[in-house]
Amino acid sequence: MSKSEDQVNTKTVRAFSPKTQKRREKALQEKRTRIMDAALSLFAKNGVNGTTVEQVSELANVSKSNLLYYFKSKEGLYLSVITHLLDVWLTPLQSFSAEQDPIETLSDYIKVKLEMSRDNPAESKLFCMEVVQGAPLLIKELETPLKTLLDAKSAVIIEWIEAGKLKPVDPIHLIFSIWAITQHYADFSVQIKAVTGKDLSDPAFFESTLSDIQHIILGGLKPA
Amino acid sequence: MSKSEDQVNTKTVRAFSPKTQKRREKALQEKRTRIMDAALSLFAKNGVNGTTVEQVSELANVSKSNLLYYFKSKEGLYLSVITHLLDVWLTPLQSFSAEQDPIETLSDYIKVKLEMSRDNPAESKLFCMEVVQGAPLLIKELETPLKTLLDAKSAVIIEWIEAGKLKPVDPIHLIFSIWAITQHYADFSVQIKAVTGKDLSDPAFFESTLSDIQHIILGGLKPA
DNA sequence: TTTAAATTAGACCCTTTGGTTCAATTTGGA
DNA sequence: TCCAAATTGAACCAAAGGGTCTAATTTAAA
Repeated sequence: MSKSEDQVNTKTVRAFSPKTQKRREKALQEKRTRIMDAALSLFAKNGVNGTTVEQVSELANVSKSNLLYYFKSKEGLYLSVITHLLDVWLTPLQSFSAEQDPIETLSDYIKVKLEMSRDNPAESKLFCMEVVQGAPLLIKELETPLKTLLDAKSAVIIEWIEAGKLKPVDPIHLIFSIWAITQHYADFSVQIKAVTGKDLSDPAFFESTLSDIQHIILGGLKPA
Repeated sequence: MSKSEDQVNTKTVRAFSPKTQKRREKALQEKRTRIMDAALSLFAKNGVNGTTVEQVSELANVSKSNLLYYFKSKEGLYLSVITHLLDVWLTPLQSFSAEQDPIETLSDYIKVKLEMSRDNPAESKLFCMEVVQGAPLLIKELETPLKTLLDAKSAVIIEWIEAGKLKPVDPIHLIFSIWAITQHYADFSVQIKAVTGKDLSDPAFFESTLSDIQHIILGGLKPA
């Protein structure tokens, strides 16, 4: 809508000792986080349009008034949630790095991503819904920061291939495949549970799923 | 809500010659389809809650009144759409059958699924959103018909493995992986387009994507 | 032409919901 | 104790949207 600062009510606390001010802001930040967490889980479950501000406030244990005191509007709240989400979401790929053994690196990456699906299913689902619906709020982030990151990581994979450490694959499709499969276990957990009776919170199921995925994706990539 | 027939207004045409009646019903059915198509694309793009009955009626080129004459309620419309959707969606797996070469069969299946992602992206997206949100309307269908189907197909894969035609994998995870990746190209098309600049409607991109996916998934499954 | 079904426009109603306003109360540090 | 910030509850407003109803019009088969 208007300027992006408008989405959040950043109350500046004045006339306090630095120590106190710090403590205060921390408390405020915690409450903001609490609200955003509540919003995240409801948005993921019912969609943004299917969630009322009141529901969020109840789940966060604050009054509706108070919520609107922290966030200017529902849209502002959603934007805060989704922006923060993307940060968290892309972090693991960052650490996906240079000159280790490719199979091992990719194995680890799959593991980290699957752990994220297990530990942050709501994040995964909300991200999924946003992108499925055209990512109106994230499109800019996808076109530049994400693309840049992907290009960098692609280059690493290409190096591996050229060094004969990995069979030839298009790096982009490889990364998409890893994302698709690992996120699938969060996003489609209902379907998976309906069919297998289990989900990633079951440790044994997590382990077998992880090793199967690693096997499927990496099995054909080991150099001859 | 109440009985399931209530979701749809099935006008029974009386006192017409059989021929005429047939023609009529066909026309009605076509219109119903037109409305459902419109609903599908809007629901997929904006979510059910983000779509108004009026928008659907406009896209389908009928009046709101007329739409409500065909479908008792928005929920009834959605239920019709989603039910029909599941039928279409699972069809390819049916034909996934017995004693051909596993690699070839799986290759074909991947191709069919990727074609569906290319040709019916809205179906894929709506299915995705419904499942992500807990599949309240589909859960029964997932727990029984889908599970039954999956069990049957798993058995086929197990046979392949036991016959030494395929390396050992958990069939369920294999199938999930295929679904995850192929559907990803429809559901996350915005992200893919943001990164690669292309989508499946580009023939060259389709072909290279297909062969990469086949390579990634099946590369490690060929028996030694 | 007759008749029933199909279709439309539009008024209308009711509920939901995002957001505002405000007065009152609580909280915690100075 | 004093004060500003934090928090709440409640009334309230306006817009949106699902759904009903009705009167009028069109369509097409008999």
